[in-house]
Amino acid sequence: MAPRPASKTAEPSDKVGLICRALRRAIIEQALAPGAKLPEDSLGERFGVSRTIARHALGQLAAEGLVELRRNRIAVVATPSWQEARDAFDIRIELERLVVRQLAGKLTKAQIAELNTHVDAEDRARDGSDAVSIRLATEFHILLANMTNSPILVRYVSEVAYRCCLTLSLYSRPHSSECAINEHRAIIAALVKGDEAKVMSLMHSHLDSVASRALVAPAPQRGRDLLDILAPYAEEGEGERVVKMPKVVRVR
Amino acid sequence: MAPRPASKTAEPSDKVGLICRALRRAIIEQALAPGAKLPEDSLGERFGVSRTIARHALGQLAAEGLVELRRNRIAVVATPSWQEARDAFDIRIELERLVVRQLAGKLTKAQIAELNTHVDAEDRARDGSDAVSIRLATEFHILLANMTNSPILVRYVSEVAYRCCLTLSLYSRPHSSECAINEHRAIIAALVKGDEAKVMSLMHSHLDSVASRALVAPAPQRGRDLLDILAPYAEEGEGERVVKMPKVVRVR
DNA sequence: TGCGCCTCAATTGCATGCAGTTTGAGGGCG
DNA sequence: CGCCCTCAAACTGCATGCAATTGAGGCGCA
Repeated sequence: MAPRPASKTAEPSDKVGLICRALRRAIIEQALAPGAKLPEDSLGERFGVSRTIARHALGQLAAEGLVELRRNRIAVVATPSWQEARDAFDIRIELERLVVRQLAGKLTKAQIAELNTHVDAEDRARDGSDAVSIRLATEFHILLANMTNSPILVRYVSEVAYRCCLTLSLYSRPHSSECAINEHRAIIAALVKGDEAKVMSLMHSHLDSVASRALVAPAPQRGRDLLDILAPYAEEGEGERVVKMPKVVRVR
Repeated sequence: MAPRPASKTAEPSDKVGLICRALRRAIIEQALAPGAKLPEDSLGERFGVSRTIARHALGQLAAEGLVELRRNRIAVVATPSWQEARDAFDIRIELERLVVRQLAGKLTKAQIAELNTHVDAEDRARDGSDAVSIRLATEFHILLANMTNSPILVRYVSEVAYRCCLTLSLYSRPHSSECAINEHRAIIAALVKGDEAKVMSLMHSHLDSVASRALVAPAPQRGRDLLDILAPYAEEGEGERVVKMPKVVRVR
């Protein structure tokens, strides 16, 4: 059985699927930052399809939460709030505990090899760009989910992992992936050993540490509302609230 | 005003959203059985929109796993395998444990009243059709999820609950909902009391019992004409009155 | 009668066109 | 000098048209 994701339900056509995959990748590698605009025409032109198809792809990505669609407005890469990021990680923890619970002691030799190969790749990518490290780290988790042979679980884990990726690019500082890689190795070891409780707790703490490293504080960042950013400054001024800002300076 | 779910990302347009909601409802009330065909034209005519919109709606539902889309083939209501049903319930259990964990002891008076009102409605519907009971039971869980104020959790719980509904119509015998209603009341009580562990275990066993009741022989469903089935669902909103009754859609 | 090929209506895949809405840039006015 | 108003360009919402694919019934042939 080739480990074909081949989500039976997700991508109706190949062209739409192609665009979805490309955009997903661009988003999780932060080539497209949260808030980036995604006009249908430009997408269509870039991928050599009509607006109809680009539109459909955006619809799918919106259903996954990677893109925000508002009526009559240009689609943008989603900008999850800090709270949403926290929620996503909470959900992710539960889902991935389920993954490793199902997998503990049940991996084939081939699967173990595949996992090790992947972590090796993560290792090699450590000197490369952060974007690639983050993508590989995420793909490790998706690889695990795939091994459960549960399409539903695969879909949810993938989605929520992508969303978490998104939040990393918003709220995280430069990624130090060493520990993550070691934790991945530890998880593989525990899976092979078949220690269900151990691997679930490993996965829990792994994700928890990633989350807490990433979501330390609602960092003032590009994409946040200007008025929020200025709130602390406004308090100091003579009690008068900021009545009106002259033309909002568009951040990018 | 009304506490509308208003999923920010899911339904790009209102027309698409309308069709999605109508079809979702038709599916979980088993007016559309698994395997029922959903040709774009027929949907478009029934709802007074073009194929483009119907197509988009089908795409969304496919992303939710309620509909199966295969290239160049008529879309059909999803027919989850028994294993997929089991997986869906496993995921659902974890997600809903998360819901009640977040909610335990944190419900406002208004929310408690809302839950009680809903369960009362379930009670009253006990004599009505099974379809309505099942829908109400599902909506109880979605109502709970909504109270977490976590859009992501709401979306996942809703999706997976709908999927479970689907499987019930495939593998379950006539629903005896009394116990479910009592279990709902017990969950509310534990939530109010704030006993986190208790409510999590209650939710677990509640869903587990629903799931294990769903291990019966598959029920062969005879299909009616799609346009007739959808007639009552098309009324919501200002749908065009399309009087034309085109060819009969034969449902397998 | 039974089996396989062939044809055609039904249906999807996709592009394009038109109408309505939003954006944002420039000019006039206080 | 800054604010508001206006208007055009940009963009989305949606319908329609044409080509490609499917699969189901009909026909011929053994």
